[in-house]
Amino acid sequence: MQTENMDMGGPGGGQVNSRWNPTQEQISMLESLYKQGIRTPSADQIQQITSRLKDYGHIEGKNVFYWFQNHKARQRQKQKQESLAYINRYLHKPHQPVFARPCPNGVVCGSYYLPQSDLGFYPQYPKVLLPSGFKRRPWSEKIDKARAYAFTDRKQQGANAINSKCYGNYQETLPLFPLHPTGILQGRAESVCSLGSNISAEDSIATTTTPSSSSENTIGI
Amino acid sequence: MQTENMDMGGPGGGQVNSRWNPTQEQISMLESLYKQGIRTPSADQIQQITSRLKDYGHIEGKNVFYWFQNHKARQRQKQKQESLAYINRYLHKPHQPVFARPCPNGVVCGSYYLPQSDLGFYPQYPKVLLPSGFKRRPWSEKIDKARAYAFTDRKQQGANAINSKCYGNYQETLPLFPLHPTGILQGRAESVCSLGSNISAEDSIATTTTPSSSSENTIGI
DNA sequence: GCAAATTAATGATTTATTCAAG
DNA sequence: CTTGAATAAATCATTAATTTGC
Repeated sequence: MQTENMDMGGPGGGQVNSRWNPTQEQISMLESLYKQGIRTPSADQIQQITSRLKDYGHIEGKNVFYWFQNHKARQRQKQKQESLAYINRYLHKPHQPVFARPCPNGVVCGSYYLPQSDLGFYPQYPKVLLPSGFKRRPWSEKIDKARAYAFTDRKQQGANAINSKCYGNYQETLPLFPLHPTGILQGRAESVCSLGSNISAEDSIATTTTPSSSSENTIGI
Repeated sequence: MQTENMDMGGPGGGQVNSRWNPTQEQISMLESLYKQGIRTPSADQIQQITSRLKDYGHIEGKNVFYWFQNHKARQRQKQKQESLAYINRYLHKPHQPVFARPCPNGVVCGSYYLPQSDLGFYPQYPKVLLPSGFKRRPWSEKIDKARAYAFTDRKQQGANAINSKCYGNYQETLPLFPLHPTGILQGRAESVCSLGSNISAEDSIATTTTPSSSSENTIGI
């Protein structure tokens, strides 16, 4: 497609590119993770993902963060449209024996939404998503407040360290991603907790070109 | 107000607090900056502000970021309400010669909005803000793409370093805040460029309690 | 074929809502 | 009830596809 996604990480060249242009591999992997149920990765997760994807081209945490934001949102709106079309098609072709059997469970057919732990695994796709906006998950617990979000940048200084709160609920860090490079899709699992641990601090202090130009503009208070 | 805003930075105590509780001084300063026209501080600005405010109590970049977000939004909605009330009061007192002169330019009268450079100085408050949502500034230039935003956290590793892009346009870092503690309001200025520089890396590596528990969950791709 | 002109995708920001601590 | 925090929705802006005239 395009040449090779020349980035600005190179030593000599000035910063030329503007926005991240993911490689096909990166996209595939991100989609894979998405399919696995990841929607709003935590800060840690973003770090990990970023590290991994760095093997396939330039990428930053904020890119991962944005990707999930956008993908989730656009997936949602796509589905919304589909549902809408479906409904319309249905309404225009009346007299369809609407007798859809009373729904195996007790839930009302249509307009339901799964609690979607959002940070965990999804039961997988569907989830009809009706036209208008409905309430979202009831914020069941306090689940990892230190959300990814936040990513993006930080120019100078690595000074922050958001207390990884985790208000004493659940584990220290949620169990996640039992999947491995083998590509074997495993089904659901409520708390598989695979303590694999193979992050291998890769981008440890890769803060390239920290020009320490911290003295530039001043704030007057 | 409250005891002393006990934070989790202390050596012994575990992380107890939940949300930032700004001191009166911090609030005053933030409001001061807001009055000076700051609305969406850049990453650098947030860093600077944070550093300054740290003298008056615990605070993080994300707190500053959120504060401006919220303050801006709530200021806006407050004004919206006021404008609405104003308009309503007007509509209920009809026969008001609505003949607003045909507008000097060719634009339609009403529903105007100031370009508001947003990252620079504001002409100061008002700016009627009509009830419904209207278009916003035309993104006149490319101004500092690496927006503040982003703040919040980053748990472990200081690995990122957002290339402070600035696509070759303008200066390296935009000239900002020529204001000094004196409080002298100066008018507009397109590029004042006050190279004051007195950040004094304060929170350099204050990343307390980095448990390096980086090995916990793994990502399977 | 190919380069300018359009259009479609999608990365990056900003704004609006919502949740919940105090 | 105020407001810090977090997420979703709406936009903006840039890059890739695709089309069009030559």
